[in-house]
Amino acid sequence: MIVLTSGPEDHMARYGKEHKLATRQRIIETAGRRFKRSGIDGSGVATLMADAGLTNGAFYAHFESKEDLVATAVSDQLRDQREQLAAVAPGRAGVEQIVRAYLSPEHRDNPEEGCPSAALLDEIGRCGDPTRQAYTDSLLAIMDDFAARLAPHDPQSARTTVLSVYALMVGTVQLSRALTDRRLADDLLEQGIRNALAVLDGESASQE
Amino acid sequence: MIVLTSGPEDHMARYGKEHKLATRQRIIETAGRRFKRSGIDGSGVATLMADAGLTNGAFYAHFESKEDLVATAVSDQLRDQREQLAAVAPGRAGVEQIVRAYLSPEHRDNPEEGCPSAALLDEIGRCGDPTRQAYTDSLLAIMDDFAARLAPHDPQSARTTVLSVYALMVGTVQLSRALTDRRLADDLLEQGIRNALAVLDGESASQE
DNA sequence: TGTACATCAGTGAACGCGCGTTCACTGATGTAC
DNA sequence: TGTACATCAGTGAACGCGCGTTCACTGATGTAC
Repeated sequence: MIVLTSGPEDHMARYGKEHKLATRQRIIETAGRRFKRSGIDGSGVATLMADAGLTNGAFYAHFESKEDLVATAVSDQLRDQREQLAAVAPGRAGVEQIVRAYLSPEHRDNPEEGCPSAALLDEIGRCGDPTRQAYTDSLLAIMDDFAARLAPHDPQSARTTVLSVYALMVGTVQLSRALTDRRLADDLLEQGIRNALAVLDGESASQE
Repeated sequence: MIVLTSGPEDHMARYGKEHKLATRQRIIETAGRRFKRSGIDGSGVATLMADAGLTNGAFYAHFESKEDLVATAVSDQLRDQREQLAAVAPGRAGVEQIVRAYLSPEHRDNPEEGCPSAALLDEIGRCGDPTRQAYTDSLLAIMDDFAARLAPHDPQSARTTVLSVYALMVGTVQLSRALTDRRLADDLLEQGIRNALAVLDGESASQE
């Protein structure tokens, strides 16, 4: 048995559940980044494991299949995004800050560090039910947080609005990434900010 | 030499430029559908050729590389979409019809027949410059048509607005495809219609 | 008109390579006495 | 404390298969005489 009362980081043993879970988490995180950079179909198991400093053989000690990792990594990415959101100031100022950060050139130009939906949404739409279910669950957790931020008295009714603004932002970043005309891509992000805020302000006004 | 004065479809010869161009066009069209169904990375050359009733070996008599076909097929898909748009009635009624068709459950549930951006935009964003350039050129032709429809007196100024509404619609269809909750996915489409029309009506109002 | 030849769209096998997945094995760690 | 054994995370080679690409060849068509 592993003694759980002692500090878990005292010495990182190569053997034991703690170590294996840490390795698993490392694979999930590096895979999340790799998927966002190269796409899901564009990322092979050997590469994913090499990213985590391991060899392909160890993969199936951690995951049932590649699709299992995909679903797990996508959930993990969205959980991360949710935590980042929680750190932003409440109220309209916070909402605007979130929208501006999402629709920034920095986000567009660094898909690896960015939103998994912006990088992968059409591929996720082609995934099997378990992956799409994991995506849906994790995304709705974020959306409900955001709705509570926007409409504290009736977050349930704001859910669809918030989801539609998310879709707007995802499509805008994707299109801004695909265009070769930099000026136009920048203008598009700016217009996206105006559109997103207009929809959100319309919703919060209807709550008064 | 081929006699061009005679009807080109009198008898479809297996030999001659007409025949080869027809074959090329057939490959481009079936590939467009396959890409939208299975993704770009998810569609192999042998499959793409089999879809067109050919074997893999003939591929390189028609295209320089797979990426060459990708760029060509994406352009072809957008040209198709542009032609369909041209058939819609002018004025606000036409605009609303386009938005409602794009954000319909039918479009969401049939990616193979639908918009290439909704099916492939994040993958296109990961493609090389030539493909992204082809995408940008073909898309802007559509956007400029749409801007002329929306703001006949100053289409140039409406370009960014139109592009931002396109991005909004693309993201909304993608998200509606990814969600496993059908009710929510439908609500999202409805809300997308309201958002798109609000942005477009704002733009055309500013033109008065 | 009939025959010999040239053209070339398409075939099908092969290239080296990476895919997702499996598995016998290694060797560092923890446990038992 | 020292030694023998059990555990198991990770290795690395291999499985069959499909990838993108190349190329010698086939055979239907068109041309020349």
